[in-house]
Amino acid sequence: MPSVARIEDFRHGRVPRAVRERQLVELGEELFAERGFAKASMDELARRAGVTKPVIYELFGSKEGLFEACLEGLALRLAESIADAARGADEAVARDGEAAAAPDPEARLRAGGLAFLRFAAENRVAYELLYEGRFSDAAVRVRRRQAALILELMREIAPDDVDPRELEVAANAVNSAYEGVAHWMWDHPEMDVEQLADWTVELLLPGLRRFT
Amino acid sequence: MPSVARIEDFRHGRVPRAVRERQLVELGEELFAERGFAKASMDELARRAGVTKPVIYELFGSKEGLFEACLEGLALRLAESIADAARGADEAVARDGEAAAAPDPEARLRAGGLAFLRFAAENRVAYELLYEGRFSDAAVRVRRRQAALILELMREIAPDDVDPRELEVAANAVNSAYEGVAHWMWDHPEMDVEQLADWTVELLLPGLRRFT
DNA sequence: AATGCCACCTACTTCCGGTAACCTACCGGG
DNA sequence: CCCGGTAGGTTACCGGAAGTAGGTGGCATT
Repeated sequence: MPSVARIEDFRHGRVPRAVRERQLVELGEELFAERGFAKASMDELARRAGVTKPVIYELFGSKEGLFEACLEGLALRLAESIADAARGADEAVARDGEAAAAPDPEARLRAGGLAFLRFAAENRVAYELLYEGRFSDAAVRVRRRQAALILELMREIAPDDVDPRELEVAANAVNSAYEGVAHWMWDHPEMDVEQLADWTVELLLPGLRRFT
Repeated sequence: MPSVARIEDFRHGRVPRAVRERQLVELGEELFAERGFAKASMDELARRAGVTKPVIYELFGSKEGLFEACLEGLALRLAESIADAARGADEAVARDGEAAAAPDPEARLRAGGLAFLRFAAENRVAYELLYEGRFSDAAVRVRRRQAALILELMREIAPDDVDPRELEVAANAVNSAYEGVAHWMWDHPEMDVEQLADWTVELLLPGLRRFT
């Protein structure tokens, strides 16, 4: 048995909870991406999974529960993608000098912003789910987490005499600005992602230097 | 008969299309604001209007059709509110000097941004409807129109050698940044709207001065 | 008085989220 | 080797909401 069990490993239709759960989340992401939250039907998901509805409800409680589970996976991949990029920026800086930890906030924002836009470009349908349920608690959590990442970055460099709430507002504004650019990007697929990331960061950085 | 006919003017339950339409849009806005799009029921709206469902479907075609009609009204009020503020900023400038038209883009952005946040604060439930249906064409149209307003502002002052698409991106980023601040504001009702508008504009202006 | 139209209603179909109750292959203990 | 508990699953249903087919009735025009 491989370290990650798959559906095909269980021939008799009877499958461990954890495995069934992951299968349903995967199929759920596909279905939600195809049809959107409202038009995706639990009956169809059940049919695709070769299972009946009560199984899904046993595992996720409700349609929204399943949706949140799907978003959770998306959020993890996004956060990881951005964190990787930011870490990469630090290492690039570290290679120049000798110090292992020489975090350059501007380089991080550049790299993180680009990673975000890349992710949005490559995972458009999945990412749009976030906006479909702006009211879904899961979607709100994901967006808050994203803003918190930026806030963290800014806290490291901000002088103590800055109103912490002003930092929070700025972090939210930056996060939303990138989201807006992502939406514009979807309407203009011919545009270069690097170019967009550059324009965005050049727009935001001057105002952010106040905090350094 | 007054220039704007009202329901009460028609005692026999039979009311002209246009009047019924306006009544349903008004009641629809209330209902959607109370319950959200998904949980608002057409039967209940019909009950509140003292009418049966087929009447609504005759006039709006579908639940989404009604929703779009409601958003349209909201969008008009919002755009008007911002336009008023921007015009006010121009006039304040004009009072100083003698010239009738002395549009100061920075003052306009300040005034427009504040007006937007005020509107969002005072019409929270109604405004949130915009985000509930990101899939709805009407919502997309409203947000595009908003960004177009800002773009217009920026075009007036930008030098010719700026890539027009960069302007578009910037306008979208600014618009979205304000939206993000509005959301943050709803989570922090104790905050001063003027303070928030100030922080936001100070964050954005330095990056925007590139375009002057 | 007959005609036609406009606003409106009754009564229905369809679909979907959610649930109660039951089933059965398997596994470990006596 | 039997036997009961459990994990994984099914059947068959409910309530509610979107959307519709077809009919009714009054008012204006002729």
